[in-house]
Amino acid sequence: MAMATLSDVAKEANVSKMTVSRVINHPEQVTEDLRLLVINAMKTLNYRPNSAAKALAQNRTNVVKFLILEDIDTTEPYYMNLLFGIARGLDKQQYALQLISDRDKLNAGNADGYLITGARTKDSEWLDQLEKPLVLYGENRYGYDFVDTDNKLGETMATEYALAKNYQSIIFIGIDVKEPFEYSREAGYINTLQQNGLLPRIHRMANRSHISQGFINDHWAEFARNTCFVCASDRLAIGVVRAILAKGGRIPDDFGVIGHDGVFLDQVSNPQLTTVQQQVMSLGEHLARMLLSKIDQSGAQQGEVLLTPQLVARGTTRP
Amino acid sequence: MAMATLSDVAKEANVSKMTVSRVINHPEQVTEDLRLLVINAMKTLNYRPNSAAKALAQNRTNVVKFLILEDIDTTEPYYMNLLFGIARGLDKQQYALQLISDRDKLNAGNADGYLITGARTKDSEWLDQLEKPLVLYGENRYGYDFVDTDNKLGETMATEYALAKNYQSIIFIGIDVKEPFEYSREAGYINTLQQNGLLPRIHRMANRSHISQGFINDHWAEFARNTCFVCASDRLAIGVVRAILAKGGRIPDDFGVIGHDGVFLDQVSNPQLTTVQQQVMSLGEHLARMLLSKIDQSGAQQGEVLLTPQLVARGTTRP
DNA sequence: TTGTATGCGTTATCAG
DNA sequence: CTGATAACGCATACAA
Repeated sequence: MAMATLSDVAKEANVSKMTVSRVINHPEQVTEDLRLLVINAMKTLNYRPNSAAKALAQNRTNVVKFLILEDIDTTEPYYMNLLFGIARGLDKQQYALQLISDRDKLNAGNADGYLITGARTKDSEWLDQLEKPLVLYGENRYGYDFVDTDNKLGETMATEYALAKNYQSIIFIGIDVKEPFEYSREAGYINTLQQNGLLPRIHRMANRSHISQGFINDHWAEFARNTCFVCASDRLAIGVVRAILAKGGRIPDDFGVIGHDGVFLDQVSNPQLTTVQQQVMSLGEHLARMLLSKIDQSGAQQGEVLLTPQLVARGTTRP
Repeated sequence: MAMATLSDVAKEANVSKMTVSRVINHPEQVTEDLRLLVINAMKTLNYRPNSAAKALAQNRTNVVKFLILEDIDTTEPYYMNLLFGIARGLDKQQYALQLISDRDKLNAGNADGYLITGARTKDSEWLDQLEKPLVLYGENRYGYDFVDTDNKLGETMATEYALAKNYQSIIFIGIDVKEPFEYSREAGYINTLQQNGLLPRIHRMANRSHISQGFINDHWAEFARNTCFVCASDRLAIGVVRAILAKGGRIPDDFGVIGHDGVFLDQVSNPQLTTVQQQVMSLGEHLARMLLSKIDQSGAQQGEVLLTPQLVARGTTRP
């Protein structure tokens, strides 16, 4: 019992293949009665379109490539959710995914477009060479279409929350990369402090928990009680928490810590981390949808989408 | 400048399309000189086979579906590595992936086969209904082809290691599921203890760090010094570590803790976890390859593959 | 060993 | 609005 094809449905409904095809792709060009007839036939035959044939006829592949430019070992756990979001977005149009971690392999095989994450400023050179539509995950200032969390807003929320909880001094622990997402996060922090007549204090370092742990440890004398650390990532935040606890600091009474990312890492830390949570799955869906519509519109510019994050209050800030 | 096709290459090399096709799929049926001629032509034209056309002609889709039956929120971070491994395995034959988290959507769209993870005993009912080849990630005793870590060996290694480090009492903290992977892990522990004339002590609970933390806390009085906890997962192990530290127990001098999984979670814990590390990426590659060869062999049984894990000694056991 | 004809399932084009 | 025909790029079956 091979799969039913367009022709089978056509026979069943006593129409031509084209009518069936139109019912699927251009229903408005078909009269209502024929349309219903065909739909019934499709149901009784349990018709499933053959995506390979469709792809061939339309000069498509029904595949998009997802390129991850970061080191796999350092990839955040939330990528899993991102992937699920992407998968869900692609699903509706029966697109499949190809995961690529090596930019050299990007040109092997065919695809209709690219989703790219971890792109840094320097990557724009070869991004411009790509012949198919692409959408980035993560802010950029080179005009590429992208989807991201509203990083500035997120850190604004975090800083305001720290102020509302009456921490006197708010210190930003950032990641030492010169990339838009970091600038945006810092900007959210800086603006909020300035609006409250406070002076920003920013420390930047590699995004690893033992680094931030060491930093807090080494500079412990500089941090008065009643300080809240607003961190650019959950990793950094976890290290900060550990250092404070090791020094005998009391969380959240004397010290607050707020992370950023809010997927997974915040759950395994102890005490549980107050964090700026991203809607990662939703980000993935937006990514996929943006790319698909860009493909549909033969590469037309799509602009940017910034999703609103959410502050999740847990054990590392005052109740 | 459209993509070069078989015909283009054929013209360039002054042969027929079929010769070109043969050079790709059955090179042994073609004379050496023609073969080289064709290969050159392919290079100069930068020929890339059109996978949609290939798929259509062979009644394939060049897509495999990856079904994750676990709750996404509880998925382990190592899935990311698994996915990369799968992707790498699929890449060589230009297969693409479709991620599915809802078993109902398994039948939407087409695929050449299925990779399934998180399958439990009860799932065998509907697994049998599937018409395409499938390979499971994770042991099972229903005859499905599978790839997994050698769970029994892994826990054997962990238990032997604990003994070698002179912990007197070895306690197993397991997951309360009636599934083969858990039985195998327990078996490795039990056998090793019995061979050393010791009595097994097993506690089973939900696979969450705060559960194991609570358990150790509540039963603290029962655990003498010089005990090593061999845990069925890193999550459980992390909870155990936290509880011990909170009770003032000294790790690794008086208490040892060994986890299982060894991807990511072990890195963020403090102190860093001694753990049974799986070669997750390699597991993924094996999964993909097994499925692809099963597809090639029109569904022939592939058997099972058990990969050897590795014990990584870190801070939660004696040096 | 190589080439020719045909079909895979779908959509675009053009005719009715 | 509907249908016949060709085309997408490749592989199978058969013929030379």
